[in-house]
Amino acid sequence: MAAPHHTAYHHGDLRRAVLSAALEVIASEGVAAVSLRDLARRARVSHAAPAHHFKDKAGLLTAIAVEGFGLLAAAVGAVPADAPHRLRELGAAYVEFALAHPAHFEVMFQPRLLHADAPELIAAKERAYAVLRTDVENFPDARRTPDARRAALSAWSLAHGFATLRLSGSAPELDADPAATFRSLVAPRIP
Amino acid sequence: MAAPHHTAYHHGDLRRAVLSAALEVIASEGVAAVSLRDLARRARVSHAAPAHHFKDKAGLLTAIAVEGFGLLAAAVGAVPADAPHRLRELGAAYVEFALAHPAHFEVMFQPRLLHADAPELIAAKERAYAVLRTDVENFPDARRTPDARRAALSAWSLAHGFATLRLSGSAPELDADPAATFRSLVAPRIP
DNA sequence: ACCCCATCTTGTCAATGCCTACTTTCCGCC
DNA sequence: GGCGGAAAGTAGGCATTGACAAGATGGGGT
Repeated sequence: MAAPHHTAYHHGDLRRAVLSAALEVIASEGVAAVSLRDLARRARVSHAAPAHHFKDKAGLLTAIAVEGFGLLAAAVGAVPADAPHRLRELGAAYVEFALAHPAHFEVMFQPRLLHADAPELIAAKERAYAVLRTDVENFPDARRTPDARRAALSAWSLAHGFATLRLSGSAPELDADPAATFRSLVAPRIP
Repeated sequence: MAAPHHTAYHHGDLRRAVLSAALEVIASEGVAAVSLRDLARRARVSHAAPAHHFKDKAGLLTAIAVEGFGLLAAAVGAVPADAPHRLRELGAAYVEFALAHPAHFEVMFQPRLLHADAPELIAAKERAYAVLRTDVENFPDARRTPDARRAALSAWSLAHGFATLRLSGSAPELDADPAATFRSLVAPRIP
């Protein structure tokens, strides 16, 4: 069942098991419902075992956030560099990521639950933002737009806000595909 | 100090005191750091006293959310009905509210921490959204825009996302006034 | 063969949320 | 005016939790 050395005493891949269980709990009941002891019970392991893989409860959530930023980097990285509406497609990918991985997303933007100064977290965040950052700097028509950073922040805010509102159940479901809804939000000018 | 009947035994306005203390804690350390017993200590009251005003921990947070939606309704209600860029100004008011009342805002959009089916909460939410709703229905140039709901959702997403990113410390501080930054985000077309 | 050390267990402690039972104070009502 | 109930607050207890310390287990490298 697990890669390295599974015995009655050693679980084999407890780290992954705890992470997966945590993601299930977060997705169905929210971060607040996460309990290290409960996760240990789900993995059929003693109550202190998880602490050996993630120091802390914050450590566990930090690991999830790191994984999340990795997934996000992969998602935005998959958008073709020469896509017609690049920034718009990046936003769509962002929204799709958030709705596909709600548990990761929920944790990623709550720094107060995390070890916000953990090097792996900062690195993972940086890797994810690097795509967007270089995109902004090498902006195709940076001259036409007064400030490329504002266009990027605008797209990010729109994608982030839409995803957040959808996940909290606040925004209505206009289309079958949320990413399609997002794309339709970019076009209209707000009076 | 308090309105009704303050004695050594009766606090006077424990409800308000607990709410205020909770808002301080949330603003500085986040919802996760809220403890009913700690709030009781801050109000110099026995540990079970708060429960008489708010049933639950979720009840306390629900009360905060209700208050928050009330403040939001007031904020968006203050935007003049004939403002030039109405929807844009509503968004600016939304952003200003979120940054002025971060603790309320943090709780309002986390339904899983609340008694989401509490009538007062639903009513308060409805009152706040009523402004925007009627705004969308009586849209000035509803004919020019393919779908007024999309423009509204777009503005809401942009405002909500920008506020959220700012509050989580993710978005950079481009201008001195966040509302000004927001207004500048509405204008640029995303390529 | 042996030792090191990552992994997991057991036991403990303070803090918390919630419950029940009890006390004190207030307010309306006769 | 006082009386009775409801509101407001107190006291104690219980199960759960996060964190910590100390010990048990077993595999891998030398």
